Amino acid sequence: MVYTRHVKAQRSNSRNEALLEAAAHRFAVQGFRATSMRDIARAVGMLPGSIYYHFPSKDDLLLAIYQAGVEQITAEFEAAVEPLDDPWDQLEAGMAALVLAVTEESAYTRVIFKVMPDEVPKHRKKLVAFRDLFEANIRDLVERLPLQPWVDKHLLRLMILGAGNHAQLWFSAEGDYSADEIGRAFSRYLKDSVSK
Amino acid sequence: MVYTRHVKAQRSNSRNEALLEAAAHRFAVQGFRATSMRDIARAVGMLPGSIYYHFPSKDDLLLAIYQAGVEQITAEFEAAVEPLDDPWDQLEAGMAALVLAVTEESAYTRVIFKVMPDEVPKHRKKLVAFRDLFEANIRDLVERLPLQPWVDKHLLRLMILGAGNHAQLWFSAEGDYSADEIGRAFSRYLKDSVSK
Amino acid sequence: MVYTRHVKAQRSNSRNEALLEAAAHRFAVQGFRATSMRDIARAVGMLPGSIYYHFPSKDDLLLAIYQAGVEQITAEFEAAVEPLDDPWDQLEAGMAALVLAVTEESAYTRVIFKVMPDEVPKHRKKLVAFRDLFEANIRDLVERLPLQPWVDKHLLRLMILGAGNHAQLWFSAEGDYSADEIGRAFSRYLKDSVSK
Amino acid sequence: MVYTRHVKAQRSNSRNEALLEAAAHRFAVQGFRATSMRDIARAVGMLPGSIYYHFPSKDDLLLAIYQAGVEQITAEFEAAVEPLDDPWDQLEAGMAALVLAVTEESAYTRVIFKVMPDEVPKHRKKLVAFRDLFEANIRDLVERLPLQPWVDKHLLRLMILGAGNHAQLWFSAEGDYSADEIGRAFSRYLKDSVSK
DNA sequence: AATGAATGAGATTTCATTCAT
DNA sequence: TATGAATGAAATCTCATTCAT
Repeated sequence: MVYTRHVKAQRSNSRNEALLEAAAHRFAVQGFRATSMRDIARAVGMLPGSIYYHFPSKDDLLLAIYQAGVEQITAEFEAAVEPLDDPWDQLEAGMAALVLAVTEESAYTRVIFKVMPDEVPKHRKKLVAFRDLFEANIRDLVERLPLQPWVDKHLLRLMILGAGNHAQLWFSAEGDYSADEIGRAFSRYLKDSVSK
Repeated sequence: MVYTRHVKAQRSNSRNEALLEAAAHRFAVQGFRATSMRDIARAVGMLPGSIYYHFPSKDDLLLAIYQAGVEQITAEFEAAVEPLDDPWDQLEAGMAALVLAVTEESAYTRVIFKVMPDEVPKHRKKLVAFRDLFEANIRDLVERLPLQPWVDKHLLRLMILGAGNHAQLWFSAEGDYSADEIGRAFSRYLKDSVSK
Repeated sequence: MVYTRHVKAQRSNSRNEALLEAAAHRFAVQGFRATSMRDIARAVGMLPGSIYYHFPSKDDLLLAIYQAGVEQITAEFEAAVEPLDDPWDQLEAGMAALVLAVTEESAYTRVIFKVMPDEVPKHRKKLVAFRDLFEANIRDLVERLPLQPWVDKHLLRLMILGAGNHAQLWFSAEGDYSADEIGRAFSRYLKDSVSK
Repeated sequence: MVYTRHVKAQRSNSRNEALLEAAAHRFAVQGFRATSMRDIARAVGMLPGSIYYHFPSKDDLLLAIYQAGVEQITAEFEAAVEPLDDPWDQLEAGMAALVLAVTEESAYTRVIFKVMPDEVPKHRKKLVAFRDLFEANIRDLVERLPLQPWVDKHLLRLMILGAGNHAQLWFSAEGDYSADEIGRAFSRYLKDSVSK
């Protein structure tokens, strides 16, 4: 599936995906600034200058990746959450989807959690908007939970987000737990404390 | 208080601290790579080359900041936790200290959570060692908690760390909650679920 | 003739040769350290940064020049020596070729005698290997001479090499003698003393 | 023995010698440009700025070393040559002294053969003059030799000089021959060919 | 659609030198 | 005599980007 339908910058479609995939991978692993256009070009077997036929700038590459990432994560989130009825089941599934997103092989989603909008002043606002789009998924999730009156939904959402994002730093495919298990464990560590 | 006593690279003490402070501030705000030696020099009223009288390289500057940060955060942690007897009180105080550390004005501690060891290959191992030193504080905290048998202490520690670190991204001094309140809220969101 | 066929660093061929030629000239005249990339760039009408498209570093530029120089000098040596049968005629021709090499217009060979391997730690071993390759030419020459038993071939070779190399320091195109004459004179100053 | 009597630049005498000795050693080993004032300062246990109390510049340091070197080598030359009557014995002793000078522990003399006047434009003329002073020793030596009419004394002197200087590049204290033996061998390799 | 070549701005770093103390 | 601190110029190198082909 291609998640780049609305990116205006690109011109063709054949190599774009490979380019995005490669760039996303490097950005997710090395970070945005530490990745050079040369790195990306080498990864797809092009020369650096050739990238500019497909994307007008490095910043725009990132923007396209962000967009693709948000579309993907939202789709995954909905697929995991919507079939369920119980809000706590939804939380469990949602956190599992979140941990999966920050750790999964496909790099689009990981970039969103690795590269901060401040690193790309030119697109800062748009990147923040994309992040908000994604975070709305979690906001909705928390909104539906029946919580103790002393629980601040805003803080709870940020705690969930933080715990999930952080997994990108320590998750290992060979570790004791799968991304799914980690997400579900996290939700269980919260549930009884905050549920009404 | 000066937290740089053991850094070998520095030679004197007068401008070193100003240099560390300025560098830490830029690193915490902009990130390591996005901060140039010129930025740091300007912040302390020096020329770029003059920095090298005090620190042999940009990488070593970061190392000194990391060290100072770990010393500071450990001191703060101990000051907050040790006076208390009840493990759950300790958790509450510890999480408050953590959130304080990632958000406080002094930038030494924030740098530890903002700049990842991978960004500085030359010192990666040492930086990781410093981080481990700090994380041991939280490990000890969790170790002392009387937990339900189904709770994995390893995962719980990582959840706490993630939730706390993340605050650096959204905390605002003018927000509804103080760092202290945020840390205590987070600990309450966990306590009843996982305690025996 | 191009003497750079096997240098991996270079990518194309059009400006590379001009670059090598210019760099070799400066290195031969000013020495390696005293020659800046800016000097070289100016000599070929580029900006300093542009050189790095063709060669990854100043050290690698020198390496390529060394290689070209050794290939050239070996070719010249063989062309001068091989047609001859008598070992003493070969010595005469060889010494002439040596003096020519250290004084000739083309700078590739002069660089080998001007820039010592120690000046470029990164490539020291390779540079020494190239020098050895060249010196083998003279070793072979001496090996074939019928010498008095009290003559040490090793010392004789070093004496020849030293006398020849040194010409780079004082040779003048407008002087009384051509490079060829100098080489032949030197061989004559030795012959009767050491020949059997 | 101090060989710096006439250097005007210096102000005192106590640390000057240590400074010259250290600088000469680094210059002889690493070359002039590759040796930093910091290197020299470290070698004598000073800070870089302190050197300027004793010598007004790096260039002047070299000048003083050159002068000391020429005085020393001339003294050694005379001590070796003057007692002898036969010109060929003198040549043998002179070449031995030359090889000794370019290889001996004391670095003053080695610097003269390692650092070329062109490397220090500010003092080029003076450095050349010092070299000439030294080379006059060899000129005199050759002048007294009874030579075949076809031998060019100028060329012969340059050949001797080249063969001798070159030893600095390959001489090893643990090698098969002493400096003395090398010099004498070289003179023997020439004598019978050129003597009348 | 891509390449080869270059640009130009800026990065980190080095280093001879200065100067108040 | 020497130091601590800094300067300022220049060095090597990186890199996003451009552009003719």
